[in-house]
Amino acid sequence: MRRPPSGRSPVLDSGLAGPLSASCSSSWPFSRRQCLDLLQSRPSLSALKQIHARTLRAGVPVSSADLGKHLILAIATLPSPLVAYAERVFCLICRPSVFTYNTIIRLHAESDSPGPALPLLPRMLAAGLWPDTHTYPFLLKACAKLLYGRDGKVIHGRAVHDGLAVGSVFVQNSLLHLYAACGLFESAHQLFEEMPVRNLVTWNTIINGFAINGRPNEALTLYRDMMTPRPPSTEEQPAVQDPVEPDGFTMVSLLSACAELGALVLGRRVHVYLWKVGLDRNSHVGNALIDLYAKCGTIGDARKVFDEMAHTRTAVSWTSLIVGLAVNGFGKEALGLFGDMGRAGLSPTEITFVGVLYACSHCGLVDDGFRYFDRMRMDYGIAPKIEHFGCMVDLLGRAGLVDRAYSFILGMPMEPNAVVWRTLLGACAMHKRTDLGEAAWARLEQLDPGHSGDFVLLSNLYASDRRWEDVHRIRRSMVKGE
DNA sequence: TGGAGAATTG
Repeated sequence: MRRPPSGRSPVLDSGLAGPLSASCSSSWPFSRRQCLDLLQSRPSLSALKQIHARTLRAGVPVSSADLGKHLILAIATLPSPLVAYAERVFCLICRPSVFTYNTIIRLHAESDSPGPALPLLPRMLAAGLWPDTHTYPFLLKACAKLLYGRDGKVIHGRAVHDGLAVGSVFVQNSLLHLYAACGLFESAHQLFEEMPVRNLVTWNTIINGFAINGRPNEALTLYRDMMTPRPPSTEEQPAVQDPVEPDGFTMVSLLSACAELGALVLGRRVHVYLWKVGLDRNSHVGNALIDLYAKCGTIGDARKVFDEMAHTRTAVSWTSLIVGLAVNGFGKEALGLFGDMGRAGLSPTEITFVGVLYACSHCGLVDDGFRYFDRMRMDYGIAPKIEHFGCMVDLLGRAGLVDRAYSFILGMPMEPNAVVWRTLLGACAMHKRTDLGEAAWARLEQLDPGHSGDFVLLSNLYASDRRWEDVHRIRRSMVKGE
């Protein structure tokens, strides 16, 4: 048997090239075609490495564009792709094709650090290769993940120049997602208006993009447009598109926009619609409904939705209702539900504990709060995050234990953020503790100045002390925006 | 050959 042409193989040397599975090992050596077919059969990582090794031993050169292409594609379709492995193979290929470039760009774009995807475009161009309609969605995905709006616009320009932006709904949907993710709503809207073809992905992308980026009103308007057929075609206008039916994703985005606006009447109408089309049985939609009703203060409706979800409840459903009960002042019920959740065999998440601690805080259950705080780590292995520490400060502060809240902050294992100090300032205002209020204010001025609510809290504190000079000083600096 | 969006709870 011949050694691979390049000498060392990372696979052979790492000892991973054990015997292939029974189905493959009997008829070795495979033809080159068979190797490529095996690579296309979605092998597992270990099978893939074995095929790679065998291919090398069969004398297929490492630099073979054909082998490299299929290897990289096989790596890209693994459940958890190894970018470094693909990159090593990519570097060995003599003249990678557009297809191979696209695959390696995709691998980077889908990884946790998509940065290296972008320089591959100039490399392609330098190699005399033209991007195709597959290249742009991958590049734009990388930009969207990195929130690189400006790079995205440059790539948009290139796609237009290449004549690939207008004709491809894939490219346009990718651009739409990028602009929405980067908060470039004007660009998103303009592109959307100019799109000749819109599919369900288009609508979901723009509605969700607006809904989760603080533009719930636009999200609702777009949903209305989605459900309204475009005006009948005139001679100048192209033919009217077939209407697009919303799916569960659309409805979750829509409900979260309603929840953010507190649009209860509209939310109820949406609920009726969901019931009619059967989308209310989608558990994500159910969770969004619980959240909607909880945020609108109609906690009884949230409870009803939760009860009707008997067989589809997830930890999110339980958590949404626990948090909803807690913020609506039903702390005892929230804690009761937490117990039920455990008995139902579902594990709480870190957000569940935010709700639980909030419930304790509202009920003044300081000792229980500390018990839950400890149980988080002890019983569930969840390390408390800064939000949980913030809840504890709130718990102590509301109970009037402002000094304890302050020393709790000083003992935190992480740097307290503005939210934590603001919580303390709120507690000081509630319990008229000007001394500690000033300490919190000093930290807020450094961390996150200019919040009018903070000025109001501090000036109220001074007012309660009849320190009118200080009240005026704070109000003046608030007006000046210092 | 390969493609876009991808859920709710703080």
